[in-house]
Amino acid sequence: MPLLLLKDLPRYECLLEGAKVYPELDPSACEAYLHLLRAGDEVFSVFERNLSEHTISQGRFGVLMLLWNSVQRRTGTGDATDACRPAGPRTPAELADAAGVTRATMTGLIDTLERDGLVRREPDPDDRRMMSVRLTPKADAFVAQLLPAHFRIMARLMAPLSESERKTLVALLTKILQSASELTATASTHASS
Amino acid sequence: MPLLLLKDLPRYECLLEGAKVYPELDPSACEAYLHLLRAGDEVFSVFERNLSEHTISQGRFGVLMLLWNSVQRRTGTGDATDACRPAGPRTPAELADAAGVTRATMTGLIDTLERDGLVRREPDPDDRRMMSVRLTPKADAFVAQLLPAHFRIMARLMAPLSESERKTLVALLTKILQSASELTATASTHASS
DNA sequence: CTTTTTTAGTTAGCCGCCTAACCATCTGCT
DNA sequence: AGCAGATGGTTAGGCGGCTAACTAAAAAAG
Repeated sequence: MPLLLLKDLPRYECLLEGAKVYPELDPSACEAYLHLLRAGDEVFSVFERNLSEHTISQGRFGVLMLLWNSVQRRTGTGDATDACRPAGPRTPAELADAAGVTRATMTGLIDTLERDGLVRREPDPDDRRMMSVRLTPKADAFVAQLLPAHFRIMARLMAPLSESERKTLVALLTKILQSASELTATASTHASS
Repeated sequence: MPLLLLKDLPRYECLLEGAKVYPELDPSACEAYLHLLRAGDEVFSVFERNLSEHTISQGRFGVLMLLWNSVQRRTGTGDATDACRPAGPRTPAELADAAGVTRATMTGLIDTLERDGLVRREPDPDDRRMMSVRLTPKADAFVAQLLPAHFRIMARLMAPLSESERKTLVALLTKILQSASELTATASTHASS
């Protein structure tokens, strides 16, 4: 989600000035919006940089994580993890849905993952339209080796926030998320009417 | 910044489980991280959907906004807006810098904007390496027509948050932003050593 | 004044995202 | 049984990111 995220966010006075010209401009809303996009992008790029050192992109990493979750569930980690989620995505369609991309995109991601030997496509014996995507042992090792650094970065990023600040942040973001999905819903309703 | 933003964020208990296997996993940090990316992406896509109705992308819109800002500064809006920022970006290099993309990317964006008649490239008379990018009148009208809806969406997105919640959110995001740029800085220091 | 280095912009080629169109297969309705 | 529609996956083509390599011009070094 790059761009539009001006390196230097406008000063609040400028937003106030803008509100005089555009009565629709709500300065505090705009400020929050700009900061949210900017922070999201910055955090995203921190992780992307880390992943790129291991020659993998966020997108492919996301797919590996989804599949890896499925494996965890099936084999069991020895703990009582199993109660957490019902089933893991297996087919390209499920993966696309879980990752929030189109099937066409998922085809491309699986293509490159398969080319790099991290994933295998296997035909479904019951439904010949379907494929089953599996991690290779190479991918297992890869993910297991990558995760600790990933978690360390998260911890360092959030280090300046106390536990209660983190809770507050999550609560505020959840509100925004809700409001965004309502906007999406009404938009699609309008489109269908 | 799409993907990795699993549609359904993991429950907190799952993160606690994960922390047993991976001691590096800080559950509250991970939760905040996931929510931040998720919310940022969702908000981003709300705006992108709106812009796409007017056949323009976030990237191109960002460029228009940067140029439009320059114009505002030069002509003056009649208000005392001028004190806000010193100068506006004009050349592709300045635009790329302000938008946080590479020059190559900016070349592409300007290409399509020029093709759509929203922007003109003019050679700099003093330095023959440089180009000056200007908005066309068509672009002026386009932006002026687009902005109110843009601002309305911001307001609706942030509606569930009170003024003080917005301030809190901005403060928290600023902390994260700072911590992210420190991480970036140390990473590049390591690389250069 | 020539040579080297720096800087502005573009080009070429990869990746991941999209939409739209396309087979193949399965399912449901007569 | 047979056909229409739904569903799973891929392909084709476009866009917007990126890096790396290149050209032209200006600035710096000698």
